[in-house]
Amino acid sequence: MTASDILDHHQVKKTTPRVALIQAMQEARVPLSENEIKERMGELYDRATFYRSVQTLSSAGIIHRIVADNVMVKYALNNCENGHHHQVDHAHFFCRQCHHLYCLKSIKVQTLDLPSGFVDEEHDLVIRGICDQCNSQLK
Amino acid sequence: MTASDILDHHQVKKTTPRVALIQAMQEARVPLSENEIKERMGELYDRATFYRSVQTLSSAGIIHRIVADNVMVKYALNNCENGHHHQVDHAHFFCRQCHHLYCLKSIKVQTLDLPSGFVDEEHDLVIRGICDQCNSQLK
DNA sequence: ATTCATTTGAAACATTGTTTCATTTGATTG
DNA sequence: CAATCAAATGAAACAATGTTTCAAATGAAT
Ligand SMILES: [Mn+2]
Ligand SMILES: [Mn+2]
Ligand SMILES: [Zn+2]
Ligand SMILES: [Zn+2]
Repeated sequence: MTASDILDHHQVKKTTPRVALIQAMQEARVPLSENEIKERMGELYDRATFYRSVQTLSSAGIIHRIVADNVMVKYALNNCENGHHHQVDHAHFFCRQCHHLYCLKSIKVQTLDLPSGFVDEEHDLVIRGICDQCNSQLK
Repeated sequence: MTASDILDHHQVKKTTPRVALIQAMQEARVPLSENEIKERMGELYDRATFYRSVQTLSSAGIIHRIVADNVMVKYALNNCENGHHHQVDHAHFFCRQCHHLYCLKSIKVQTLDLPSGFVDEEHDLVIRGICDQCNSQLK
């Protein structure tokens, strides 16, 4: 599906920055940080527009946020036909050295039975540390 | 145990800001944000010292960080005799309205079997949304 | 083509976190 | 109890992330 189709399908107004944002994420196939998206968007990137877009696209169910740590959020498409995310049903590993966010599909997030009155809008099971590649380079 | 005893026990140098930080957390009995700690420390608080202290005390195993979301980290004592945390073996709920961080002791974090080469330094299972109290006030 | 609500982009602002470096402090030794 | 000195502190400048405001641009619908 093209970025344009996705916006149509979710009934979200089709604008140049939104199309460019979705395309950047489609080409990457892994969760991207704001900065990684900025590099891919080039002059189509604007900070304020970016934050408004991720808000709009998250609400529409087109993308989701993954809070990698307190100073880095990554963004990924939902239901990406690249075989990436459906929703966030798996854990993520954030490497503090290389800042890559790994999808750990083998670690599933259990069903979360919240006390009544609590509403889950977003959740993450995030593990932070050093990844295998960075570990082997340290030797 | 007094703050002073805890520092001795972990062989961490006893300084005025560190003692004040630990005391603030002991009195609170719930995970606190930097700002909540700042209020409790009064004039003993300094930004740079605070960040260095949480780094030192985390490494020593006296406290731990919980990444509530991308713009809020909460801090809690380990093995607090108040009956609070042992380690982070349970999920947390962060209310986006009132910014309270709830310990969900009923939701245990499963054992995390990482692929070889990956090292877990810190992990969080965090659910973000609206808490029961804020929900009932909205009606 | 015209309309008009929505969206954009620039700028100023707020908050969180880091770095630098001169000064202070607290554990140790005599 | 001094004297010592590595470790820690605090002030300031800096960097990164995220929000708000508002005039100008734009895109969906008529
Ligand atoms: Mn994933
Ligand atoms: Mn807890
Ligand atoms: Zn890595
Ligand atoms: Zn609440």
